[in-house]
Amino acid sequence: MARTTGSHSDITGPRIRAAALTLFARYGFAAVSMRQIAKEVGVQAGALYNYTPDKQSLLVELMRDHMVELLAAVQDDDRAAPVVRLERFVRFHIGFHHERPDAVFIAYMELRNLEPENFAEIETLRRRYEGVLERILDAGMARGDFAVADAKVTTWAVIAMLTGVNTWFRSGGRLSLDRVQDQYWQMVRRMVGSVGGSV
Amino acid sequence: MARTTGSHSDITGPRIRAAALTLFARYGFAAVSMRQIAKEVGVQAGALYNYTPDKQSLLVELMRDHMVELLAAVQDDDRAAPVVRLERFVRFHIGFHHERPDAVFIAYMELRNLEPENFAEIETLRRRYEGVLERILDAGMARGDFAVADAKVTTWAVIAMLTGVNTWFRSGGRLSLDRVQDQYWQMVRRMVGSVGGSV
DNA sequence: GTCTATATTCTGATAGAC
DNA sequence: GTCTATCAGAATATAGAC
Repeated sequence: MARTTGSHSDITGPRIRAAALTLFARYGFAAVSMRQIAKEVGVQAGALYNYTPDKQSLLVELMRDHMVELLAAVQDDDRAAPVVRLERFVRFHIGFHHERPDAVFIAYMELRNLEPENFAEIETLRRRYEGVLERILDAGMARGDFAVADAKVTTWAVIAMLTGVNTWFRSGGRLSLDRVQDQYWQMVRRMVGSVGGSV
Repeated sequence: MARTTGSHSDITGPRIRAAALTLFARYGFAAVSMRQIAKEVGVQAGALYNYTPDKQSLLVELMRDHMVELLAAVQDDDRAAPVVRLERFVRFHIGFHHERPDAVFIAYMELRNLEPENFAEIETLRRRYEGVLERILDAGMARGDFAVADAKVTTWAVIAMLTGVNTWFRSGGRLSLDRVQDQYWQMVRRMVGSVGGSV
C-alpha cells in the first residue's frame, strides 16, 4: 500500500541529492541556489532543510558517496599478473566514470568549495584510489614487467589521461566505449613500458 | 615625473584583471563578487565599471588572453622531424602551463560560466591549440615514425595528461620541472609508438 | 514533512558629486 | 577616475502554522 499523505521522507531525500548532482555539475556549486534545487524537486526551499543541515553538506555528501562507490567498485586482485591488473584498472576507470559524468565532474571541480575538514576527507579517499593504481605499477616494476621512471608520477599521468575521456566521449559517436577502452589500454600499456602482448 | 592625482587608468586596469585572475582561480567565478575584486585592488566596487562593462566580460577577457598567449607561444616548426616537434610540444605545454596555473585553472574550469557566444569563441581557440598537436601526430604517422590508433583520441589523451601536471607539481618539491618534463616526454614518446631514441 | 513568511546579508550594476 | 549612496533583486537559513 502506498503512502497517502504529504510524508515523503524516503523519496524526497534521494530526489534532492539527484537534483543537486545535476545542477551542481551543470552550473557549479556556487552558482546554484537552494531555491533552484527545491524547484527541481518540486518542494519549497525551506523543506530542503529537513534533509540537509546546509548547502555545503549536500556537496560533501555527493562527493563522499561518489568516492566511496568508486573505491568499493575498483576491486584489484593482487594475485593476478600486474599487466592484467593494469588492463582491468584502465577499462574499469573509463567505464565507471563514463556512467556517472555529473558525479565525476563535481568530484574534480568543486574541491575548492569544500571547507577544510571536508576537503581533507575527500582528498584522503582520492589518494586511496590513486594508491590502487600505484600498487599495480609497483608490483609490475618489482617483477620487471613494467619500466616506469616514477610510480607516483605515472599514476597521476594515467589517471588524468583516463579521466579526460569524460570531457569528449559521448555514447553514439564515432567510437564505441569498447573501442575507446581498447585505445587507452594500448596507450597505457606502452606508457609503462609493457610492450609484450601476452600475460 | 609620476602622476600626482587620482587618475590611474594605466595601472588600475591590469590590477583589476590580476585580482580577478587570482580570485576566480581560488574561489570560482560564481563565488567571487565584484566587491571582493574591488577590495583586493583597493578601490570601490563602482570604479570597476570604468574598466569592464560587466563581470562576464572580465572572465572572457582572462580566458581569451590566456588562449591567445598560448597560441602565440606554441611555435610548431613543420620542417622539423615529427619526433622533435612532439618533444618540443610536450616540454612547451608543461612549462607554459606551469608558469600560469591560475589562468590554466580558469580556462579549464569556468567554461560553463561563459555565455554561449563567448563559449564558442574560447572553444575555437582551444581546438586550434589541439590542432597543433594533432598535425604533429598526423605527420609522424605519415612518415611511419609514430604508430597511433587515432590522432584525435591521442591528442586529447596527451593534452589531458600534460595539463594534469598542474594539479600536483610544485616547484621546490621532490622533482625539478626539467625532470618532470623528461618523464612526461618519455611517456608520450612511448604512447605514440616511437620507441627509438634517435631523431 | 511541507508550507508561507521573513530576517539578514549580499549581489551586480547605476547615478551623481567631486 | 574614484567616490558614496542606492536600486532591485536574490542568497542562505530560520520560525511557526498546518
